[in-house]
Amino acid sequence: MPELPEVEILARHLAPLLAGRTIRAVDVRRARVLAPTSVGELERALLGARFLSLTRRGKFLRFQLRPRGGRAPFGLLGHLGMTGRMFLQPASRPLPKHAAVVLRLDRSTFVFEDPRQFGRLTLDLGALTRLGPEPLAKHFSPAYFAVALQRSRQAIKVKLLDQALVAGVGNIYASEALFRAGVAPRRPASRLPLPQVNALHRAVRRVLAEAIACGSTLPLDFAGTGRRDGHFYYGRAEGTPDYYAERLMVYDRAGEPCRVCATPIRRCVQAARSTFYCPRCQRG
DNA sequence: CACCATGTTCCTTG
DNA sequence: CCAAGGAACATGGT
Repeated sequence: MPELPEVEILARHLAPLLAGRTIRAVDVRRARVLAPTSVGELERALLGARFLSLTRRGKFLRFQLRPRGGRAPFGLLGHLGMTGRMFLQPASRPLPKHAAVVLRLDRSTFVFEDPRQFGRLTLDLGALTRLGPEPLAKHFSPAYFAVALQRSRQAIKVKLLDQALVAGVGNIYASEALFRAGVAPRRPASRLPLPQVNALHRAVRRVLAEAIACGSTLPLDFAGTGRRDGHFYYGRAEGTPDYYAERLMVYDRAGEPCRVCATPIRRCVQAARSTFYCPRCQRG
């Protein structure tokens, strides 16, 4: 379940569980999620290798492993696509229906499941080179943002989804950030006045940081036993309130009253994706 | 049956 | 060169 905050929470959760663990068996059930790596290549690289670290970059998960025999560490790149999940489960538990890659460790099993198979788990790290700056890092400065937006006449909402501009913003947080900044989603990027650019820069960081903070405090079911899903995207741990949905100001709220001015939230389609906005609060 | 879906890439058209 | 639109990937939910 993937936008930057969800991937960040997952990385923080998995990193200490995986560090130092050795891969005893590799079971690829959906070879397409490895592309362009082949099943044989993955098996050769991972068998007997040990997890060193796990970090996030944009919506990607970067695993560092040390191969069997102590040669130089190598990278493994994960992406959750739309429906991917990664978790550890007891070695004895049956695998989920859509398990795509299964790594047997000692006494537990790492599972990458993905019904739609839009996700990836691959030795090809090439996708990372096409990413723009991390939105929560210094490199993502108001000046950088302003210059980048000036060069594009694309609608600002569409531009926010461009991973080469800034890495990790997806369809939900793009709408949320625009609302926080009071910016109309269809305004061309180059037509944003500087104060709006700065407001949007702040809003992107704030929306993402708040989502990470929220995810850090929720009782998440990473083991994947929950009914809807184990993360905090739409789902929640069993028996807990749905804090997450209430945090969203506009996403998936078409027709419902704006939480600020009570005007009905609208939905429009841009680049074949839904955009949600308040026509009164977002006139910039 | 219809339509929608957190992502990315490729292709066509203007 | 740019932007917009659509399709593709494959599956599930409502």
